[in-house]
Amino acid sequence: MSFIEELKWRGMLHDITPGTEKLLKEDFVSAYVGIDPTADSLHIGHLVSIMMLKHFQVAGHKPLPLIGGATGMIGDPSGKSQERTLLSEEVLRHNEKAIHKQLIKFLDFDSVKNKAEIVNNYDWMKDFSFLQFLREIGKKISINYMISKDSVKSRLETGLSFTEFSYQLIQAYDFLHLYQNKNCKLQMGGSDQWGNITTGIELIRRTTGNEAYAVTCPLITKADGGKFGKTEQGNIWLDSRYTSPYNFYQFWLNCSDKDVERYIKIFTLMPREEIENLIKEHCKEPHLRKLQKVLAKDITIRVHGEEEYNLAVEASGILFGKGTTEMLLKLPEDVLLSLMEGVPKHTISKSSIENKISIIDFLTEETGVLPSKSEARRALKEGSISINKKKENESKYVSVDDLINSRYIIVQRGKKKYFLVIAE
RNA sequence: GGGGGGAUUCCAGAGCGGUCAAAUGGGGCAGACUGUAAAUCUGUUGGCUAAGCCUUCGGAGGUUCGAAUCCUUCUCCCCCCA
Repeated sequence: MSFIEELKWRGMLHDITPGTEKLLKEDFVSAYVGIDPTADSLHIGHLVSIMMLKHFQVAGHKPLPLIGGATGMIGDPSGKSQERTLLSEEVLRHNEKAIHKQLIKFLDFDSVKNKAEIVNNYDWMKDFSFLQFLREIGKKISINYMISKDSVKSRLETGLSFTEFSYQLIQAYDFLHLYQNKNCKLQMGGSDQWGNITTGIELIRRTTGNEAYAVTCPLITKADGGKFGKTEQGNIWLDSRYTSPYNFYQFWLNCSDKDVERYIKIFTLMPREEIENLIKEHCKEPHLRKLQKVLAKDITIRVHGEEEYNLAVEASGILFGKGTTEMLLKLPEDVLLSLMEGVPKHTISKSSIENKISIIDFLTEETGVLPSKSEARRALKEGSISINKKKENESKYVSVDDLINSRYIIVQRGKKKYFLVIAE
């Protein structure tokens, strides 16, 4: 199966320039995807374009992940309704390093024939003077052309700084630079990058007279219309400091049936036949949630490793399975703590519960698990509060007898929301 | 510049002197069902020392026993005419 066919059946092809398929068939090609270092970790949204590069490499071509050390200093207006604040150079350099480390996990950097190579546009932009840039590059692209791009057009009403306006030209130059220095003829990215990519193609055409190509993938959506990759707590990051492996695993496990079929095609490398069989099985026995489990396993192992995956599964079993108070009481402290990783923690002084206190005070004043006493009363009336896995009502008093390992109390609001209260 | 309409609790949007912590819908949260899914149904959705009290209906004043509702003024938004 060709690279393009692969993308097609996986639902990863949104737009493609004419002739791309022919080029890939006849030549050994390099392609790049740009990632701006706006944070010191990638999130799962980035994973889509990384998977494009991965498939590209599997198809025998050479992937060039580009870290936007320069473009990150400018800010891409694509898909943004507002001007953004600039990151300091120090932060950017730090972010670049972190992202570099993460990228290494996903692509093959050792292959003799087509090893991946990370490039950073800061390397070629940092010594390119403003005047030189205007004379060499700016002269080739007209304002009219740049303004006609959606990313710019949509911002003309609300305002757009010259800085962000310039972004597409810098990205276009990246493409030209890679074309000339790395023989890179293809740029890939999310569909929101189409405008920027075609500006690059135009620049290459005007500079060299040659053709360059683009492939974009659709924006990943959720069936319920929400933003992909976001939870109440924010983005799902690849870095375990920001999203614990447990939460990462849970995110995939919680995908709805509608979404999971699309996601497993995008985020795993599993072959078509295997995925189609899985989907069939899933339809037969949806309650087993096989697809979600396979997807969560595959991607958690690739991002965090097998050991972290096993811990996440184990934790899920205890928290969502038929876990009882007795089970919790038996857990060693370190297991309990790793289980509670990524769960909001609240501290309380041990002395405050030496005498019994009402559960309402415990939930609000003492720990801040719930924001007001009204809400606490309501929750208790609804039967949504559990202490150490046991449902409680308003008549409950909390005391040192409730402490697990004489230090912890596990509070649940509803089925899924956990809080760990630590008595000190 | 002239004329008109509007600002209500997370959002949309009723209310137009007491029965208003404010209809209804959406969203949120929870319960039931289930599969940690979806759909559906139910409850709930300002705070507190809770059959009571306090703070809320763009801001500031005023009328009144009593104001989200009436008056004055300010701020902001929308529409129409020039």
